[in-house]
Order: sequence, then structure tokens, then C-alpha cells
Amino acid sequence: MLDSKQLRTDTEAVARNLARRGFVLDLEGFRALEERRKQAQIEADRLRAERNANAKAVGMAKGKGEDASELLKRGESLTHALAIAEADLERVQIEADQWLMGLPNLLHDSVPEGRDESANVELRRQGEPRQFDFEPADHVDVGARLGGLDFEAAARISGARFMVLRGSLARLHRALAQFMLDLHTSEHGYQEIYAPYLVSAAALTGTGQLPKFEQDLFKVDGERPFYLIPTAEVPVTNLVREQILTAEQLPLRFVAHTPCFRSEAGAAGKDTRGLIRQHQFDKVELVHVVKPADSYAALEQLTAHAEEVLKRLELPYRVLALCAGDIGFGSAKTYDLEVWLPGQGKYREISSCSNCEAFQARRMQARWRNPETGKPEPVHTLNGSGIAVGRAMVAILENYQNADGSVTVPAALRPYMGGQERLVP
RNA sequence: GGAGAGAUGGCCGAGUGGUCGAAGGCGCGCCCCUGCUAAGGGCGUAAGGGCCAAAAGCCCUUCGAGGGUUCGAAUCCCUCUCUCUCCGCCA
Repeated sequence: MLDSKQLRTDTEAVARNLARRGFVLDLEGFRALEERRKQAQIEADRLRAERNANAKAVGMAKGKGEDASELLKRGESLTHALAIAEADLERVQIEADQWLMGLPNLLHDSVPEGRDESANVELRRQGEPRQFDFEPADHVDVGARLGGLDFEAAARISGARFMVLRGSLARLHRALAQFMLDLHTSEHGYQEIYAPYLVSAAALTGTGQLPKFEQDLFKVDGERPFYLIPTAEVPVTNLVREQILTAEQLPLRFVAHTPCFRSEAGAAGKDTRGLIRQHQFDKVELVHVVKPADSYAALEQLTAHAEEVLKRLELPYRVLALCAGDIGFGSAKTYDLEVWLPGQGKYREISSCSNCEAFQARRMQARWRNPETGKPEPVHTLNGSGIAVGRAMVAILENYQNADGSVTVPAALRPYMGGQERLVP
């Protein structure tokens, strides 16, 4: 959510910023709506103040034993008028809120211009793609040869876009998650979190998935609806919702390993082969809650923490600054990490690190008390994958495959694999 | 699942229809007194929103949430949520 004050006082600049995303802000519509809201609120407040004063007068008159029948009559008509004014205000308010909730975040000045992913800017590369003396297979074939990757069983159980892991691959998957958690908790200073996988609409509204992106979510109907989390960002960031934190509590750094559930509506036919795009996948997520002044330093830090995972696994990757048109709804600036996949011969996204500034904090009412002003102000929130577990496994299978069908276990993972150095068919 | 109790400001806790955003206490802040890590005194101390360019000021909302009764609701009625205790069941 944008700062409504800024939206009102600096409308042109906001419109110019949003235009970088290709988002057209309806200035006329906004001004008309805002004017209606203002009038409705002034009128309702006025009537309510009058009614309150009148009611108080009734009490005083009765206390003195005076006749209050005139005041009572006036009160009745005021209450009636107020009901109408309040209903009017509520309608406008809902309309204004929905409109505000549908606006994406403002972009940081450093975000490169561009309409789509082709304009993303590569910032750096780490590691050299390995030269194979045989034709590298993709992870589906590597996994099949190991006998641990079973899409057919998954299809029988659940359908398309699910996977079953068996034996050493299931263990590799677990080892990856453990390794990442240990790295972030013991070396990067994160607190490990276990949080709900089913969340309320309010939590999803806080982080920005609702109301606009309901079609991307799995909804669990019941007396009260729940949604399956599309990322741990949702429950973990919402840890600070409706809180006023002290300056001493910041920064907060959380890490959580959770499954993520995505409907992938609109991705029909995309990445249908393999486990790149699944309805259910595991991810280790990093979340920072920081003072506004620190958030861009925190973004660099968080990205470095995600990169460290790939460095330790000795996987080649590159870092992109997403361009204006490719940045997510709630983010002001995003870096993507892309890992090299020999099976596809290209870099594929494995982590996305975003600074949401105050966008989510305003929706969640997550604040800190700024000692300089003494006032509660929105915190800044950041999140990033540190990193996607399923895709990390893909990268390992493809980058560490051998001609005989075996897969070398990266050194960093061996302690989590009982010392095993190779996965063999 | 059954029975009961509860939800008030940073915390504790009073308040069963009127001048209550809410006594009192604790905590915190500023000041006074006191020559010294004590005691005492005074003042202040919620959040969200609106009017205003902004500040000051004024106004509105909020006593778990929503609805109702009423001129007027923390207080009465209904529904829901959450917490606690006991029983049952269960990983």
C-alpha cells in the first residue's frame, strides 16, 4: 500500500513512478474519488460530533431534572441523518481502499528501465559453467536414472505439477534444506521460524498477495476460508503485523523452511517438464524487518546471504537487477539469482530478493517507534529465497552429473548425507 | 467434541446506560527537592483517521471482532473469534 498522504500531496510524481512499471494511474478518477471521500467523511464527522454533543446535553438536563424532550427529538433526527451519512462514507471508503490496495509499490530510483525480463540488468557472475566431456542430461533424466524422481507416481496421486522423491533424492532434498537453515542461523544471524502453512486472507492482504492475486493461490474452503501459503514470506513477514517495535529490536532476521503452494494459473504449458514449476515445492525463506534508513543495505546483505548458499554448493550463478516492468507488485527493488542449468543450457531463477520498503508494513500496520520523532512509523520489510530447495536440487543433479549416471554430492552437503560422496543408480 | 471462566491503554487492574479515552497502580519521560545507587513531590505519557501547505489547534473513531437496542453503549442483547481451566479424544 502506498502512503495515502504522499498520493494526495504528490500525485504527479507517484503517477510518473508507477508509469515506469507500465501502470497507468487514473489521476482524474483518483481526484474525484478522493474529493467524494473527503466530503463524506467531513459530513459524517460533523453529524457525529453534533449527535455526541446533543446526547451529552440530554444527560446533563436529566441530571438537573429538566425537561429533555426537545433534545431527545433532535437526537432522533441526528441519529437518522448520521446513519445515512455513515453508509455513504462506508461505500466511498471501501471503494477508495480497494483502489489503494490495487496499486503496486513505487520503484526505487536505481531500478533499471524496461518493459519485461529482457531488460533486466546482469550485475555479476559467479563460477564458471562446467565443461562436460559428454552430453549433459537434464535433471529429469538424471533423476530417473537414479530411480528417485517419480513424476508418474505423483501424477497418479495428485496430477500434473507434483513430484515424488525416493531414497537418496529425498534425502538430498532434506539435506539441502538443513544445510541452508544451518548456514543462515549459525553464520548469518537469522532466527529460525516454524509458522503456519494455512493462513488467513488478512495475512495475505498484509504481504500483498490479496486482493489482486487470488487466482495464484490455493484456497481451502470451510467455515472460515484459509489459503495455503505461496511462500513463507507470508506467515513470517506477518510476525510483525500490528506491532510497534522498539528501535533496539531492529533489525529482525528470520529464516523459515516451508513448503509453498502455487496454483500456477496462467502458466499452462510453461515448464511442464521436470520440477522447475510445481504446485508444491520447498523453499528456505529469508525475511528482514529493518529501520527504513537501513533497508537498502539490508537488501545487499540479504542477497549476499542467498548467494552464499550457491557459493558453498559451488553452483555457477548470476545476479540480475530486475527492470521496472518485471518487478513484483509489492517490491521497490528486486535482485534475482539465476543458477546455471547445463541440461537447459541457460540460467534459471533460483532466488528473488526484494525490498518492499514500507509497502507491506503499511498493509500490516507493522511499525517501529522512531526515537527521533517519538512516533510510530512503518518499518521496512525485505524477503528473499535463501534458496528454493527444489530448484537447488535440479541444479545439483544437472551440474554434478557424471557420465556413468551417478551424481557427485557437493562437499558442503556431505555432512548432511552421512558422508556419502556420490549418488549412484 | 462437552462444561465453565475470561478478553479494557506498554503492563496490572477498576469501571453494569450519560460530562469515560476510561479511576488507581506499575513502568517510562521531564522537572523539583535531597550532596551523594534511598525516599518524597509536580507534570506528562495509546493508536488510527480527518480539517490544515505544515505546525498549533480542533474534530472523529477505537475498551477482542461484527451486528442490534437507545437521544446516548466499555457497560444491555445477539453472533463470531481468541485465551484459560476441567473432562473426552488425539500426533
